[in-house]
Amino acid sequence: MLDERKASILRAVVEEYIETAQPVGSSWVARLPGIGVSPATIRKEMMALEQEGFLTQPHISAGRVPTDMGYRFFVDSLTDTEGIDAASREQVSAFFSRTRGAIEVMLHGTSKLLANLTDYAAVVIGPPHEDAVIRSVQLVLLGDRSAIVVLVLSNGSIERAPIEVTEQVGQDSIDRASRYLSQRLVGQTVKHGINVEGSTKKPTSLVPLPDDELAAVLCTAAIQGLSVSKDHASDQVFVGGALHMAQAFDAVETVRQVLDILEQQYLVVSLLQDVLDRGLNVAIGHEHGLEPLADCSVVVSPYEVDGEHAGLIGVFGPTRMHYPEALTAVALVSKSLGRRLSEA
Amino acid sequence: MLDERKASILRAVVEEYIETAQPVGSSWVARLPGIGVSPATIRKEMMALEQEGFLTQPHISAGRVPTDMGYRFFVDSLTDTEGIDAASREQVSAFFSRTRGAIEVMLHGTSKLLANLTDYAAVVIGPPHEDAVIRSVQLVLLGDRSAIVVLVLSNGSIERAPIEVTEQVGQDSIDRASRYLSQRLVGQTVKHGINVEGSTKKPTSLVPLPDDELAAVLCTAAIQGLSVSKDHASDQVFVGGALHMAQAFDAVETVRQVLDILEQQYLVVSLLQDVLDRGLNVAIGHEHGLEPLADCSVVVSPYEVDGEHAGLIGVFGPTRMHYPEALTAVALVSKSLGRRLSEA
DNA sequence: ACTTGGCACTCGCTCTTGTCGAGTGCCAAG
DNA sequence: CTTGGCACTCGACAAGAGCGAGTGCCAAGT
Repeated sequence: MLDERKASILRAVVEEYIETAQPVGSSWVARLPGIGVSPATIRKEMMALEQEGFLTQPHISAGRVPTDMGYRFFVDSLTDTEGIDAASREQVSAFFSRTRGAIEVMLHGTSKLLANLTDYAAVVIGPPHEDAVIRSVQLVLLGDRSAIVVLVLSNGSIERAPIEVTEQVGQDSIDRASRYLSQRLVGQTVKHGINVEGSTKKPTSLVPLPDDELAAVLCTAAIQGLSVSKDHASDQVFVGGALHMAQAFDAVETVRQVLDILEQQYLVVSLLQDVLDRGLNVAIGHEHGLEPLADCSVVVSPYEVDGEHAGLIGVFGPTRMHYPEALTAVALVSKSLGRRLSEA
Repeated sequence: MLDERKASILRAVVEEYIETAQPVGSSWVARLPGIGVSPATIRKEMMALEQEGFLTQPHISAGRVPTDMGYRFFVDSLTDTEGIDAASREQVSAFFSRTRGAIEVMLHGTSKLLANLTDYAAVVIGPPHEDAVIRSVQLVLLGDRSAIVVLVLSNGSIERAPIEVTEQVGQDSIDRASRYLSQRLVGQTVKHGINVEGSTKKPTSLVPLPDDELAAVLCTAAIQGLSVSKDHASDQVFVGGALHMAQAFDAVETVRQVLDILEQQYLVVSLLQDVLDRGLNVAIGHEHGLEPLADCSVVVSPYEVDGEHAGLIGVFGPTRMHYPEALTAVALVSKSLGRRLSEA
């Protein structure tokens, strides 16, 4: 489709534009080593590239700027993993060997790490609780009429929901309910244990509800509360370095729009998932379909825990982002994160 | 200090500048009802106000702009709570009657609510875990060598820490350790139960460590892990509507700096606490001492749960923010939040 | 057939200039 | 003490000139 010379020129334009954010002219390309033809020839080729949709001119007497298609060609032609800067590699391994504590804290830290590495905004989406296995259920009395149910999941995260009832509740009812829920839920996945129960009306209650009426109320309230709290996938999304977007764009309005999107976490989740479903790691400009993000590209990668798909990480930057660095950083971090989570 | 006419003029300038962000000239003020003097007189007064430090001129032939001192006078002279817009009041009560779920989710929602009400960035700092009473301690086995310890606190929040040991650990050791920790910690405040233990070397171990050596290791690891995780107060900070800062300022650089600060949550906490310690609810421009936020004002208010100081909420806006609205919104939300948390 | 240097042309950027108007400080008169 | 008048300052805006980068085209060369 593109002969070698056109491809070189296109790559040169993309690289230079990414560096300088200035339209690239024919004479600049001609001066590059390894080109060896005159500006006039470059111009002819550039005209062709423009007609084919890879380049565009902001105005008649300016240099060329890559279109989304131009970036796409560039990204696709990357001879991948050209290694990552040793300092960064060091930073990543230092972070993952240092990080301790709750999984949420780690994921949050990961988003900041990735943001620092790339100088763009980074998103980390944690493993969905859906598929985790319930390891423990516990009801704890808080006040006269309120309690809290706490689920500990196999991936080390925690799900909880407050419970409020109209009658005064005693420790014995709590204990009974707690035992019942343990028997019924421990060992199941969240999806089976909670969500199914919430929607259909308790299909096969293997374990009968306790005959203590108050305990029974507590149990249903607990499951009810948990299934509601599951609807928000948002608590598993961590955005780091959103402020880098303010550096990447100089139009305040663009910054506003991008931050707006990043605050709507469900949008971010579906965007990343959508990109991945289409078999891409990079979505450029309009490719991802969100109009306010037309000047943004997204680099995304899944990560695996114990060999299974667990979650996503991604980077948001301007369309003229540093793709090679971003790609390698995302790849490195996703691998490291998966490894770290697997070993815990 | 300021006679009534000077005060009126100053107030007029502040109000107008807040509305339009344009320097205010003498003739504009003179046209206001209730002033009744000519522009020339206004000018004289303005000169005086400038010499006294309440106003300043961006350049010689422009109108006047309030200084931090000018805003300060304006804020102090507010005849407080001039009522809040009914729609907003409705929005607040709707939110607090609707909101359910974990306290963190509520606080996060509160920050978004406050951001929406004011159109500025809002911060909600949750009740510190330090003073909460431990209601339950539980160890849950996750893998062969890993477990997690979960604390349920009296305010409904949860503290957790992962535990890793070198030897394989069985359910019985976990149970023993769990029982031990329950006996020792339940009923104490986090501060006493965890932090003291962490620093000094277990002063009066009322309950002897279990003789099961592995269980003993688990216990110390658990307390150790918990005391580390306590160091980050940051998980109790919720920032909402940061994107409003991008609308409030038109210099990208300023936006960047402000977002930068807002991402450093410990800075935000100490800033708000500091303002409150000085007995203020509003810190204007340089008053709060953070140079990058020189163009920002902060409105802050504590909220009380069951009559006790529990946490802080605050609003970050430009120095020319709408103080009356922000003050009433913050007051309303802090009261509502306190009430909502008290009843749970 | 492809490449190349030359050339006229376009158009954005920057600097200068001039005009306009808002707002000031000062002053003398009321 | 207030007021209207007045000269002055200075930023904002528009128009115009010059510059330079970069283009498209073309005729000549290999």
